[in-house]
Amino acid sequence: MKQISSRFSIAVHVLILLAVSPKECTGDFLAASVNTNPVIIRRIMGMLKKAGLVDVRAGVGGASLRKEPSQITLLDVYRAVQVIEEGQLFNFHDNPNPNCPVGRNIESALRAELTEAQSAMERRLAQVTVDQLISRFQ
Amino acid sequence: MKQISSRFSIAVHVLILLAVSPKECTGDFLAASVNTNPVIIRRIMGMLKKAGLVDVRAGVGGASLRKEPSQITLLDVYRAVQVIEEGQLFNFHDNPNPNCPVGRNIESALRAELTEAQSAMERRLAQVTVDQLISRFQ
DNA sequence: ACCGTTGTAACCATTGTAGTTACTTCTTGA
DNA sequence: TCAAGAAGTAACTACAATGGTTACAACGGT
Repeated sequence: MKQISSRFSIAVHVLILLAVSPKECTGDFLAASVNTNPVIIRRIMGMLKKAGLVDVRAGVGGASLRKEPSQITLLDVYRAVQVIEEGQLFNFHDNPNPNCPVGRNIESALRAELTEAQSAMERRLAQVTVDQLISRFQ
Repeated sequence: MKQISSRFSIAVHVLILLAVSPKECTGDFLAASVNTNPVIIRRIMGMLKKAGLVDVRAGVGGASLRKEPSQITLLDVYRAVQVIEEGQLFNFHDNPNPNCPVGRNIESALRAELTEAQSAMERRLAQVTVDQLISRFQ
């Protein structure tokens, strides 16, 4: 059973570090905190940057939050690191036999339900902000 | 972005076929309906059998539901095909640096939230039965 | 005993992920 | 201005899950 990429938990970790750290953080510092390779961090930072969550400065180095910790939800992070394409958490077996009446109709009925289930999860992620996570252990 | 295995949607498809089909179905028939290899079906049938959802008879062949379609939820199927270990949808990056105060504390706070999000999805799956899916397109 | 079916083992190709090395590009400060 | 440090990125490896396939053993009615 394949899990959702750890990019997600690493990204949350990094954002919390940026929020609580008094000075700007370099990729190497973040990598040391998370205990992984700096390139992994840079790849994730690139995703967070593209999503508008952080500012990263090349050359001198250092990253900082671009939004208030109270304005960043777990869903924002989840989407930013492309854990899963929108609405595509569940994989369908395509090409059902067109002569099978169940196969012809199951897809839309099941897809609707699974989309609902996925949305339920994402709504929950949208309720939690980085800010709330920080106050949870401070 | 890795998706949840199509075993899940195939299993639902098979259960609906068993529920609506007047006679017992062989693995080859099911495979033809789903349009995949018979071995794939047998593997999934083995999981559904182990979970007590279907009866499968070796030799003469043929499978049948072991519970009423109204008593089988999508969550039962989801668990049966081991899409994901219980409570393990999200993958954590382990071994955070023990000298990092964020790393030391993030895991429990984040893990609690992600477990909640996962539970929200599973509760939604638990609300839908095979029976309901069938009535959706009949 | 035969034949169709299930139950598996073994294998392959593909894909996503995590990690690593190496190199380029950029920015600032000496 | 140029050296140093840091981000950006390409290329590669290793590993695991998945979907599919072939082959064969075990089973059970007719």
